[in-house]
Parts: sequence; C-alpha cells; structure tokens
Amino acid sequence: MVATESTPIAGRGLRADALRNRQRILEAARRIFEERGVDAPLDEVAERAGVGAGTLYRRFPSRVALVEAVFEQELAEMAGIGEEALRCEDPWVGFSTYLERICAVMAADRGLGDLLLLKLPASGESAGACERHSRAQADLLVRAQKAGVVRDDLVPEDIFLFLVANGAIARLTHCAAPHAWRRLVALLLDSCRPGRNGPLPAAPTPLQAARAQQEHAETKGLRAVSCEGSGDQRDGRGC
Amino acid sequence: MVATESTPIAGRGLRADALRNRQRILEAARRIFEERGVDAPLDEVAERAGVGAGTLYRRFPSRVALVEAVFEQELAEMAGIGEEALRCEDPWVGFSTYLERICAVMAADRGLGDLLLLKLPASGESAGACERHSRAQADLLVRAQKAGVVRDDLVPEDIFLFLVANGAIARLTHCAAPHAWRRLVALLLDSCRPGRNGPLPAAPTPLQAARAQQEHAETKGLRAVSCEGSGDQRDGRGC
DNA sequence: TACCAATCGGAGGAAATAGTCCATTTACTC
DNA sequence: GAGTAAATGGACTATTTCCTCCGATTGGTA
Repeated sequence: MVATESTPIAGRGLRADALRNRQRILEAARRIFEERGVDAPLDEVAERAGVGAGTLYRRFPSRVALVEAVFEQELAEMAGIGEEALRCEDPWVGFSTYLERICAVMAADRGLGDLLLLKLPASGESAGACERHSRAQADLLVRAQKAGVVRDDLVPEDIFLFLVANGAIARLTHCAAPHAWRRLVALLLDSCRPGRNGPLPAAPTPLQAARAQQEHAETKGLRAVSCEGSGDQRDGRGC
Repeated sequence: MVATESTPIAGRGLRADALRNRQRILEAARRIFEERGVDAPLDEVAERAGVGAGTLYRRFPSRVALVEAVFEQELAEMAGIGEEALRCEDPWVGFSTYLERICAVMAADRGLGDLLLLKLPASGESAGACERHSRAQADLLVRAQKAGVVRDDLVPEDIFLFLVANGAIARLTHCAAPHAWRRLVALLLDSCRPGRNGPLPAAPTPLQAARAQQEHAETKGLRAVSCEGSGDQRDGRGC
C-alpha cells in the first residue's frame, strides 16, 4: 500500500513550504465545504488558501482525496457521537439524543451534512469511521427496540431516510427558518415510538441504501477515479 | 397588461410554424423537466424539440416563463388533488390520501416535485392554482384537527416540511429504492396522529416558509426578471 | 406569383468550473 | 553559497450552460 496523502502521518516528507500550503488548503476547504457543501468549486478553495490551482491539484488529485483529508477527524467524531449515545443508560434517550445531535451537525455544517448522506468511493482511511458510525446507529436502534421504546418495524436504513430528510430541510430553510429541522426531527422521533400503527411500506434494503449513497456522491462530484474508457453517458436520471 | 405568452389563449396570433414549434418546445420541456427537474439545461430542451436555442428564447424569454407555460395545467391538477381530498368525508382519509397522492406525484415527476417546493416569481397565471392548493392544504389540516384525528400543534407550514423531506428522499433514492418515499410518508403520517407527544419545536412561520420557497426557486435558476442594477453578490450560503 | 415581415437556427460570446502544463522560484543538501 | 529536485501559480484548454445576434428562410397575403 502506497503512503498516500491521507496516511496517518499525512504529508510527511513534504518540503516545509509544501506542508504549509497543504495545511492552508485544508483549512480553506474546511470552511468552504462547511458553507457550500462538498461540491463547492475547487478553484475557490485554492483562492481562499492563497495558492494556485495547480498546487491544490498536485496535493489532492481528486475532490475525493481532498474531502477525505478535510473530514478525516470529523468523521471519527460523528462515529463518536453514536458511541457516546450508546453509553447513555436510557435506550430512548440514547437513540433520540443521537438523532438530535447528528441532525444538529448536519444543519450547522453543510459539508458534514453532505458527507453523512453519501458513500465516499474507496474511502481508505475514512472507511473505518463510517463503519463504526453505521454500527453505532444500528446498535442504538436495536437496543431501543429491545427495550420496547422504539417500534419494532424500523430498520437501520430508516435512519438514513431520516438524515436525508433532515439534510433537505436544513439546506432549504437554513436562511429563512434556521431551526425548522428541529421540528421535523421531533416529528420523526414521535413516529418512532411504538404504538397502534399499521404496517409500514418496505424500507430500502442495505444494498439499496448503499447504492443511493453512492449515486448521491456522484452528483456531488465525488466519482471514483480511474475507470479508464468510461462511457460516461449521462442519461436522464442516471438510472 | 400586455398579452404575454402565458395568456389563456397562449400563442394566439403566431404564425403556423411558430405555433407548431411552440408546442414542440412545451412537449420537450415537459419530458426533460420531468426527468431532470426544472433546472435542466434549456439547450437540451431546444435540441429535443428540434429547434434552435434562439427560437426557444424568443418564445420563452426566461426559464420562469417556460416553466409556467409547461406546468400551467399540472399546477391546477395538483390543487385539484387537494380539493378532491376535501370532498372525502373522512377527515383523516382526506388528509392522508392527499399527502400520499401529492408525494407520489413528486416521486414520479421531478419537475412537479421541484415546483411544489418553490415559489415562482411573479407567477401570473399559476398564482391562482398555487393559492387554491395552499388553501386546500390548510383546510385539510384544520378539518382533520377539528375532527381530532390530527394533533393540534401542526400548522400548514408543516406540510411544506413534509414535502421537502419527501422530495429529497424521492430524488436521492429514485433509482436505488424507488419506493422508499412511501415509507417516509407513512412514518410522517404516524407522527401526525394525536397522542401523548411532548411539545414540538416551533414551526416555520408562513413568511419564513415563503422565503425558503423563494430562495429555493433561485437555486433552480428561476430568479425574477428585471431587477436592474442587481448587485448579485453570491456569498457563501446566500444569507 | 411575389413580396415582406415574422420566424428560424445555429454560430458564437460570456461565465463558471475542472483539470493540465511549464517556466520560474525556492527549500533543502553538501 | 551553489546546485538540484521539489514546489509553485497562473495561464491555458476543455466543457457546460446561458443567452444574443443576424443572415437565411418561409408562411401568409395581395
């Protein structure tokens, strides 16, 4: 395995000025992704970092590489939110505060919000954190169900649906009604309580959810590299 | 008032070939908006219609004009869905089937889905239909609340939140899990039932919802015309 | 038929974005 | 302090999309 930019000791072996620029790029990208999402123009990142476009592209050959480097730490923190909620004794409090906290993150940081809804292609380093996060989500749900405080017919993929919904509200109402997402989350949490509810339509399968996340990544300019000779025909809805 | 293209007898007075082309443009736009949303490239509409870009722009000087002409009828039909649900005797059935039907429309037609979430600037003709639709939505909600089958703390703006959520799910999972939206709608409907629910965070005010819809329209390339000397500074998140 | 105003269509300018290239500059090594 | 490989940055190409302009064409009429 080649030591890439996203290796733990990232950027080791770079010349001092290169290392400095790398850091400035990461900081600029962090802020710009936060404001505009992970599909923000990279030229703008370069400009804000005070480097040329060439420098940015040499350091991070693809948007995926940059996004991974920028959010490496945050991704782990989000998994941490899930694991922390699991340490909460009350299963309902754990489940509900997890959802509230993660949705708050999405509302406050558009880049992280994007990241929670997509699957990075070949996400070498970040894969571990994503894996931990997914497991924490599923554990939170199952624990709450076993305790009888969440309806039994929910599956982990429903959390993905919740996050998609929350992200959309947060994006759309960010300026006009910055707290609208809280209301949606409260309503969704209500709908999670067990009760006299009829049968639900089928949830997405894990595979379907993963494919949706992957397709979403592509719309954000995070397509996998290589793929030589890609036809790249963009038909109507990409199906 | 000048007789514009979107006058009831649209296109009256045009030469025969111009009228024919106008129709072909509308049909092409209808299909392309359905597949890709109302922000699809107009050049593609022209190409599919088999006319030059100039012809399209002469006939419909702005994207707004084209969108209005294309969806004039559908907009009225959507208001009709609401009014039809009001004629349903059971307030809950009316409310829930309205939501299901309108969400189904959004899932099946991305253009209409877009349209339901935004406010067209100066929507001359379509304003009436939108007005009817909003009133029907509010009436459905209030009637269900008076009958005690929907919790009292919901407001009409919550329906907007529901539609935003549904639109996001529909878009994101359209290929991978085409029926996922049904599950979200079912969950949201559950959350509308009255019960032992705690207080909800504040809903967007009508003004806030309207502003969100308007801002959303702008991101779809549906900005109002004129506005001479517009500064047009696009800062980070447009706030 | 013949005329002309209405219409056409596509060439092309402008803006935004992605990604490459290379002449110049600079940090490290000896 | 000089040499060299690394690093730089912005000019440049390509692409996409919007929108305008104008010479060529054609429908409707006399």
